[in-house]
Amino acid sequence: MVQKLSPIREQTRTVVRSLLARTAFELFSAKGYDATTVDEVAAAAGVSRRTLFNYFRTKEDLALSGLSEQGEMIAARFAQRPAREDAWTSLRAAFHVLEEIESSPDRRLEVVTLLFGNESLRAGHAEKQARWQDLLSPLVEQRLKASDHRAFEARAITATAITCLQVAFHEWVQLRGRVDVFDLYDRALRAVRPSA
Amino acid sequence: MVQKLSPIREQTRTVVRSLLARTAFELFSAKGYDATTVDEVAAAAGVSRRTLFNYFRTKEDLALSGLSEQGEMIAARFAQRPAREDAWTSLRAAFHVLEEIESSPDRRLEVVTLLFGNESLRAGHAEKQARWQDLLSPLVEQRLKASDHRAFEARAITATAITCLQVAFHEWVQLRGRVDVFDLYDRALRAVRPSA
DNA sequence: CAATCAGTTGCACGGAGTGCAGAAATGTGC
DNA sequence: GCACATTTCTGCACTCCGTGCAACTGATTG
Repeated sequence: MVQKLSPIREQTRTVVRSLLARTAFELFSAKGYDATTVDEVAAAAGVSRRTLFNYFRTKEDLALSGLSEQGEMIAARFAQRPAREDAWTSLRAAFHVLEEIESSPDRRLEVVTLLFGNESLRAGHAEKQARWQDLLSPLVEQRLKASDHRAFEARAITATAITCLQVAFHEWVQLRGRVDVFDLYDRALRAVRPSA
Repeated sequence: MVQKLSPIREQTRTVVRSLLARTAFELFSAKGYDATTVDEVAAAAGVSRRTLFNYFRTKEDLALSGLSEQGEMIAARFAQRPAREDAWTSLRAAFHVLEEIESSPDRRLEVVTLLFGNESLRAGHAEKQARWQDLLSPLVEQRLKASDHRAFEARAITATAITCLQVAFHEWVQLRGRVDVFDLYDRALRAVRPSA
């Protein structure tokens, strides 16, 4: 039963949600993810522990909720691309929304470093990005030539693109953001698909 | 301080370990992962809860420890391949050890279904397989032509191969094992690298 | 003002995981 | 066979995550 919320309720809800996510990030970033308890986050945000769990299913979600939204934004951007554009090209273009989300590059590096750096978060991080497949591969499927118009092939392509993006970000963190992450992405893809 | 164990100790240790993993799998498979408590596994194996945690770091490890070993076996097999063989070919051949591990195909399907089917396990599952990258990519790196002999490219290739394997297994579970998983793997790779 | 309704809170609970200290088992020298 | 050292097992108490429930708060509406 998903209740239709009044606009005002809905609005405050997203405000509180992002407040919580931001306070959480500050603490995680400062003290480390594992050393930060949910109670601390709740207290810092001036809300009860129980309420926090009303906004986020788990502590992990507190750190990773952003990834789900990013997935949706990427899918939305993909949908806007010209219908006859090559799937790989559209994917690359769609990934570019990531550059527009986090205000400064420094901030972006900080976020990604947290996600990659922490043992407990890595798994969830990888999985959330893997869920991008579910959003993107139906869209990719429509771009395939009729000759290989199959859901399975679309998923393989989508998964590979996402993986190359992950590899690129991984290296980007390693290099402390000193190179353009999309240059890395292109290098990764060229290594995998020399023809392209 | 990693203590050098006497051979006899070491041996009983691995025996107990695999006993625990097997009892755990039976219970997970029968009752579901989430509905099974660590205490139940310990009791069923005739060992105290505390001792179980001496053998496995987490409940998740109880279900996923096999994946780490598989990674090592794949790496070992890769190392045996002829030094001049193409990296993609060696990877495919190395993945084939997976066919040799689980006795029967039915059993294999059962295992993989558990890993893919459970929400709580999917993340860890994906991550453990992603760790295969760390084992394999140094080996892949040596196979690259000097012209693109770079660790980064090796990682991209390794990650892509593993991802295609995951996609193949995912579809394989969907189809309840009715097709050969390596046929799926080949289809996935062809979709990604039409040239090959 | 009273009734309602959503969101917040505290409380009690179960399960995962850990540190510690004592019991039990195992191995060694005599 | 016996005393001793060492490793392993175990129980206990504790923290933290996550959830169900019921009471509370504060707006909205009639």
